[in-house]
Amino acid sequence: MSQEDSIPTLSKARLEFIEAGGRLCQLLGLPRSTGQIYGLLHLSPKPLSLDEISALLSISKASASTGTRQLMSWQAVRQVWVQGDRRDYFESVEDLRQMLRNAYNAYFRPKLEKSQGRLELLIEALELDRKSGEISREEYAFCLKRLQEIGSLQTKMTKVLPLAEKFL
Amino acid sequence: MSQEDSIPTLSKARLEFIEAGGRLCQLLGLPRSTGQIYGLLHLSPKPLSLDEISALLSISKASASTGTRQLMSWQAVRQVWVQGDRRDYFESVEDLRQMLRNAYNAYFRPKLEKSQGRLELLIEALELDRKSGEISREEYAFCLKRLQEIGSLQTKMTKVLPLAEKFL
DNA sequence: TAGTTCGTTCAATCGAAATTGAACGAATTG
DNA sequence: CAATTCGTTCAATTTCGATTGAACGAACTA
Repeated sequence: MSQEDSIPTLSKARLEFIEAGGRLCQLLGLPRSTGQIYGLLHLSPKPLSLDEISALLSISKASASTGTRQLMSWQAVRQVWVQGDRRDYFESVEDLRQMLRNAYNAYFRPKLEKSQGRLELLIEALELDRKSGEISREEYAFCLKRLQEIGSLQTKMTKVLPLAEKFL
Repeated sequence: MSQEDSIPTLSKARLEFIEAGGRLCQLLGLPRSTGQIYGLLHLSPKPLSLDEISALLSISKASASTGTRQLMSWQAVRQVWVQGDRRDYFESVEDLRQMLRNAYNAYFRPKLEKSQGRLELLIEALELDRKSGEISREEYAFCLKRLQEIGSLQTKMTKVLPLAEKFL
């Protein structure tokens, strides 16, 4: 083999879009490579295999594997089977709005709900602190108010966000 | 001085709240210590100085300084001057909703707008790719459609989000 | 069945960002 | 003016998580 690793060609626009996907994911505290994969797939007219992804993005197949699995869990990407080829092929889902909805349901909503639970435990702990005399009556009232404010904000969020989705 | 560093006492509820703040910030890709500072201040009936913050959280004063400055930039925290004391004291702002609004205006909105600009440049790049023959007519149409979908989603977001804020 | 070709997993590596200690300038005090 | 007491900055370190190479099991193939 004369040519070691010929960097596969990718048009200017695609390259920029891939980079944008990477930046977006980083901004959200997610692996850059995951965003790059999504960027690549979203502007790809045909599904791509793990090997193609790792070659086109110059990332390891391990990263491609974990990245695609991540994206699948958000239903941002789906698997496509190609006749007579036992490789997995991936393509991005077309409906971004649905994807946002999924991300919310699978990711944010659980966090919000768990957070609600924690808040209640927190208030119980606060009552214990009060009874044990660790904090004064005034401190207790102060903290309780602040915690309840947070609670009310959270519950409103769980109501408003799903509604906002509808208007996208 | 016999006692080296007596760990200042902090009630159970406060400790948990501090931890929750730290976790939230980490979740958002922000420094944990910043969230801890906010958690501490938000359940503190009286303003705290940098030294108190660093002592109560067992973090360096440098971290306390940068953390509070960060929080000030989001207007999540404000400085309070105490008579006859030249130290800076900090307290959390009470209105969480306003804080969310500020975060959106100072943080997300600029990103969204910049993103819009980039998208237009991207579409121009795509046209260039088309003219240079790097991509076929079909590919061009496919990519253009996908990019336009993203654009329309973005513009809708910039309209819906500020509206959603009102209902919180 | 031995040999490929897949995708996944896992320990090791690497890089970026958080954290820190020390040095510094400014303001204050004696 | 010398000595403190602030807050900030910056280089060095630490920490955390993304990325990778290698090993592996499963599914196919000759």
